[in-house]
Amino acid sequence: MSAPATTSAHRRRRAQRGSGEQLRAEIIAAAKELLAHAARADDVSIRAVADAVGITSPSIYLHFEDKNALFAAVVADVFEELDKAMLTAADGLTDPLERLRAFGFAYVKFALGHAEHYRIAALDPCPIPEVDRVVASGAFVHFNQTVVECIGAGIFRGDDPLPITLQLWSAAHGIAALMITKPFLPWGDPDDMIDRVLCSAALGRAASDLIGDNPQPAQLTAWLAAQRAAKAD
Amino acid sequence: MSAPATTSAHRRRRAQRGSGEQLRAEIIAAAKELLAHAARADDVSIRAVADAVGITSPSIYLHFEDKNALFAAVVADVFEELDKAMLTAADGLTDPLERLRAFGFAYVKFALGHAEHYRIAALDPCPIPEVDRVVASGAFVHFNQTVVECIGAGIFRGDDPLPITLQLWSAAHGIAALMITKPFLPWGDPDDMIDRVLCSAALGRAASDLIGDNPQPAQLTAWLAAQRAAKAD
DNA sequence: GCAGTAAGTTATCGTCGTTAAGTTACCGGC
DNA sequence: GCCGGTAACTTAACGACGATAACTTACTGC
Repeated sequence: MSAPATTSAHRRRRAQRGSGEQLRAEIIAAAKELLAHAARADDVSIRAVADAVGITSPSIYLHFEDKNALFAAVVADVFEELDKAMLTAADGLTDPLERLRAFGFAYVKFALGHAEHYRIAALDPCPIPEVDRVVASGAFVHFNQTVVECIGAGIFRGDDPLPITLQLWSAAHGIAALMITKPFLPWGDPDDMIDRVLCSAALGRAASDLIGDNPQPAQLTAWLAAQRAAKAD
Repeated sequence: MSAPATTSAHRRRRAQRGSGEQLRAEIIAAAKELLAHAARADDVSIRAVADAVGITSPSIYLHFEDKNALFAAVVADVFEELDKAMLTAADGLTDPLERLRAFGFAYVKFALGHAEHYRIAALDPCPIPEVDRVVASGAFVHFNQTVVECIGAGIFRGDDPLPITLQLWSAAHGIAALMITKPFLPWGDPDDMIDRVLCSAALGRAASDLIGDNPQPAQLTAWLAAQRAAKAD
């Protein structure tokens, strides 16, 4: 919040001997702030970040290997925020499906609120296959844990939660990514759309499990017809 | 296919008087080729494209306003291919749901096969809100038309196909984007996963329409329990 | 107070997108 | 047949970028 933005800030006092870590945190904060107001990620340069902090650009490289590493650190920081937001959103909810919906909704809303950060984290090419990082992230863990609960409650079927989690995650990611990248499309009420997508995704998977193992269109059509007939009675 | 890749190609003969358009097409083709083999879009420089064609970099600007315009032209070109691929995939299919599935599957497969092109088109920030371009694109039109057919067949409910199309499109986009950006995740058999996601999305929306207007978790849980009970009999 | 080193800076490299100014070769008109 | 006009390029160069190497400063332990 103390971001001096464009022009060069006050010349900083050299940091204390042991506390190089402090500047590292300041750099991350400045980069995060600049990214939040940037249309695209490459619009924020190493030089601009250094300027905002009040140091020269090569100093960045004392704390980060390169630009990717800096942005990765920012993303890690943002994802901790996301983790908290999701936990808050699902706080007090006990029904597994309610929790799943709360998690998903919080996830998408957070992504929309941190569009440029989310873009770097989830839309830009991954420099290094950091499987562990993704799968160990709070968001993924929360989703997966809740899917396990849903399986326990009989909502989903199967012994492996992972494919289900991936499927639901892709639904959340899809609506988030599309709304971020194509905000001008006729989304109607965004919250309503998000909710529909998420509830539909969960219901789709649950109903799919109900009908059979990955039922095909013909089966779906028949099943839907039967449902409508049953309802008409 | 005649791409000279890295080193400067044969010096081209100057084009005929009236035919500046020919070079334009060659530039697009070269950029498309280079993008196809690039890990990231900025790895393809204006200079590299010029080099591949056998001209100097400023010559590009005689045919395109800037780099964005060039890449936009490439994307437009690729999307025509996508259009054809989708039409081919659904050729001969009459059942609306079968067609929807074929369109969706072709869409995602094409995206995975043209990852870097798809990234530029659908993942990178939109320079200009080109609503019309997107909504008028073949892919969107095909989806929307088939949704109309599905409504006619009673599979979906409602008088406006647009929200349904957007919802289904976001599902296709979600799985495509995630598989492109995080290919190292445990996707299992990709084709199977794609099919599950697409069928689930369609079924989710259909079942959702069946139960009520955007039914909430409590309703869903109750409905699912009733279904399981009915099936057990 | 002095060596050692953490924490920065200055200077510089090569690449990029892009622009300005110059050059070459075709083509219609006389 | 040659000549002005201009389409189609090239050469040269600018400013910004990410990154590296070499230098300087100032704190700390002994």
